[in-house]
Amino acid sequence: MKTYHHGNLKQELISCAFRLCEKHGYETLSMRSIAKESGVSQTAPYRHFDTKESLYASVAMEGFKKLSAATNIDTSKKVTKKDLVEKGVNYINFGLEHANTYDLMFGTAVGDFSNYPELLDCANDTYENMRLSFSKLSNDPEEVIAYKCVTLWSMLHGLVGILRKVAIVDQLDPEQSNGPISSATIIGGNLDFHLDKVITGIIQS
Amino acid sequence: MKTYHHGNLKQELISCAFRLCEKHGYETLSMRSIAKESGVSQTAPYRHFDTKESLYASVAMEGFKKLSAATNIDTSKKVTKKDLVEKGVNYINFGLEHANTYDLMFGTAVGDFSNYPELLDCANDTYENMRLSFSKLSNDPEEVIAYKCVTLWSMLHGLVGILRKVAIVDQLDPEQSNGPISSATIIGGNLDFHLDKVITGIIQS
DNA sequence: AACTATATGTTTACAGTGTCAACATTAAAG
DNA sequence: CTTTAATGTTGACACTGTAAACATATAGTT
Repeated sequence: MKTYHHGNLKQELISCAFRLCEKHGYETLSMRSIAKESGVSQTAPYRHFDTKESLYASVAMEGFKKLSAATNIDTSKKVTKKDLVEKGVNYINFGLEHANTYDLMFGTAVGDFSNYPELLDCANDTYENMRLSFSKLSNDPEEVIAYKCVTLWSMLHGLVGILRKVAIVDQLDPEQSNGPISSATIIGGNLDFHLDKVITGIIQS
Repeated sequence: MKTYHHGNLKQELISCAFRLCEKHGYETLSMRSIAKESGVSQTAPYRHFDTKESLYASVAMEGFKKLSAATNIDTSKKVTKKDLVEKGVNYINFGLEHANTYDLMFGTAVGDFSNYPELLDCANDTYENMRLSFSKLSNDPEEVIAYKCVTLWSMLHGLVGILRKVAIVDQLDPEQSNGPISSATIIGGNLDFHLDKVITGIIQS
């Protein structure tokens, strides 16, 4: 039974766009292709999204929710350094496994988050949890915690970017000095080691 | 005197694209607009660039040259921590002042650098200089140096990204606990302090 | 239950895009 | 001086974001 009104088009468009983005990258997305994939006319999406950017914003939000789910630490319990390392690893893995979505979330596709308050909230959640985690971990004053958060997040964010960009990374493994190794090796094997070192440094700073 | 053959079109296209990119961001660039701006027909650029991506690659290369110029350390002399901090500050400033170009260089506009060997070389130069600097600074074995480079570059790259993305950053300044400060304040005032701390940590790691 | 307003769809249209093919002109090589 | 290769132009195609005009279904009011 085919109804004129779809009933749940907005959600369908978002998850459709999300799927296509994950698979082929957000740059290949088009309003029309998403509409077609969802089985509606090519301008139907404009009843739910003013512009392509606002669709991007919704997809990015989806991404931030998943990122939060993968990285948020339970701050109701005691927080340990191990938690931070573990979630840090999760962060990197998210960035690499959902590379296309990650690009959408942190790239220029959505110009200014403050135009999309819900998206901004989702993005801030990740930071807020990090802040809480650090504050559970030590008695640092607020500004120091902010400093540590920025340092850690920069580190994680930067690592995702660098890991994907340059061949350098094939030399990261300190155990293995002869011949370059692949990023895959790092990711699978030595990432925890690396992050443990980095996070220890940040905590002590 | 207007000649049929431009004589230096390729360079003109690149610098024209560079200018437009700096001002309005690479996403707004079009082959046709660049052609028009350069005063040639709309498909003339295709005699010099197979695809839009390959024009992007040339512009990105221009960016990496400027980045290198701003951040490379003179490794023929003694290298100090101060050098690293200073060049680190320059890196961040480059990322913020040439934000649009930086996006082009490190975003998804050019999919795979290895398709553009010259670009790859330019990008690697930055890393190579960093590597040399660290090796002048200490006697660490090669793998440890690689580790430090990746850590530092990730930090810098990540900081550029985060500084631009989130409001969080307005809390970075550890001197100023009451009320948020603007990223501009950080950039102008406290960035050296921040980087000094971070780089000290990396060197000692 | 009937009438209206609103939300949600479709069709059509426009200007702009990347890029290809066919053709024109000039510079370089023999 | 002739041929060839490099570099330009014109015209075309399929695709894009999105606005306007129109159609239909749903929700709200009487």
